[in-house]
Amino acid sequence: MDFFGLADCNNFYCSCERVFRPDLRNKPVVVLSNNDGCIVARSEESKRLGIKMGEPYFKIKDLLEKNNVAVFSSNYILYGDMSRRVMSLLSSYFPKISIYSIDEAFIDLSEISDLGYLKELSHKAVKSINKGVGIPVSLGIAPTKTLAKMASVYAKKHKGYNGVCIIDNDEKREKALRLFPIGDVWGIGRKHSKRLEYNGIKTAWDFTQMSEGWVRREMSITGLRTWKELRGESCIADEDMPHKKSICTSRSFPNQGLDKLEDLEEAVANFAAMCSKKLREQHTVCQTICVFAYGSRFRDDLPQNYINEIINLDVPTNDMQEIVSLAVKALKRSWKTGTYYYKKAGVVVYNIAEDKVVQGSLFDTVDRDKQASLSKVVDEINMRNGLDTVRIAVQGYNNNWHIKNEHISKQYTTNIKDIIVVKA
DNA sequence: TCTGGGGTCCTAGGACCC
DNA sequence: TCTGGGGTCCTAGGACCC
Repeated sequence: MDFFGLADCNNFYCSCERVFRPDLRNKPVVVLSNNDGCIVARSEESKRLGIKMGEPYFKIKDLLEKNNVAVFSSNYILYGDMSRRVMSLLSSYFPKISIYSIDEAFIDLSEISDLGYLKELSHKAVKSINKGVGIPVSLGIAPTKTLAKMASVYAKKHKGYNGVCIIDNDEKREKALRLFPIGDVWGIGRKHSKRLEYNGIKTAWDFTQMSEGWVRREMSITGLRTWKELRGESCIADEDMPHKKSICTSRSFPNQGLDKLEDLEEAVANFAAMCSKKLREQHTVCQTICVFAYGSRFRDDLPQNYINEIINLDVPTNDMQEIVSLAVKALKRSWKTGTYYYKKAGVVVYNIAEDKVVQGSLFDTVDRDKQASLSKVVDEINMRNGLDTVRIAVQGYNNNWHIKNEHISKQYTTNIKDIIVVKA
């Protein structure tokens, strides 16, 4: 039997913060979203306090203070760096990993047939990541990805497993399915789980007992795939993600939002620059750029406007200047006079292709080679001297659009001035 | 006062063509 | 004006994920 593994970092963002703050071990920790808006990560202690995922920060500020919860703004530079370390150590044990998110990776185990050896190797990997990077990891192993994901939950929940749970026969599979709430299954979200529960389907096992036709009808092809996977038939393919199909950079703004064109312009310019950078990092170009901005859905009392401007390019690009200027022009074009508050804005680029195969336009007037070398130089300078050392004028320095992050931790791993000092 | 950000896939329906 | 079938392509929106 071929197996899949899923390695999942426990409470990843909180664990990252704890690596550099050993005093917070066994203490409740939470990490906030951008803008310090809501809770996006909780340590076990915080979960036990009843703090929910996605809960608005302002609503539970008192509860957090009363319980001495350590609060952090999200520090994606730190998390990204820690993630790279975890993944690289993981792949030294299992060469065929595919990174699924910042804190998770699937493992193709089809080349390992000796179950005893697999078990031993798994425990070694988990221990070494824990020791080497300081991040606790749970590893689930099973015949399908959906079951592996479920196994990883058991690996995390029950201390006795020491971080590794293997589902290697039907008896174990049934037991695991019977104890697993339907809403916790990978691929079953809020909407479906509500409908399923309404139909008396409470556990993953109940779901597997429904007929194939019913599942197909009620939940379409994606639901059917989950159903098959839970029954032990592997059918979620390894999309070896050549590159992303769309890239979005967006933010919400503090308080009621922005109402001045200059501020929004500056924000959009920065979002566009970030998108172009992400395109270059994955060696791709885009053919469509979308600029959007809208008001708060919680504020019916403020005048609302919705901007959604799409730009189609004749020649795909990843050039910073070009993308920034097109995005800003689009924003200006669709700007509505009068006072409207924009709570959130962003830039999306899509119709993405690899940059090698750019199809020139007959009427193209831009010197593509010159453009590419300029972008490259800018990227190199910024890499050496910090983000946005070299930038386009419209990116500005007013920062009225900038997000709130009052509780940010230091850049322990990526910035020399924040490096940990060991006292003798 | 204050409510995240970044993705993927699937389907239904409209526009258009013969 | 109404009447048809069959096909493609595009888009918006829904559902899901972390």
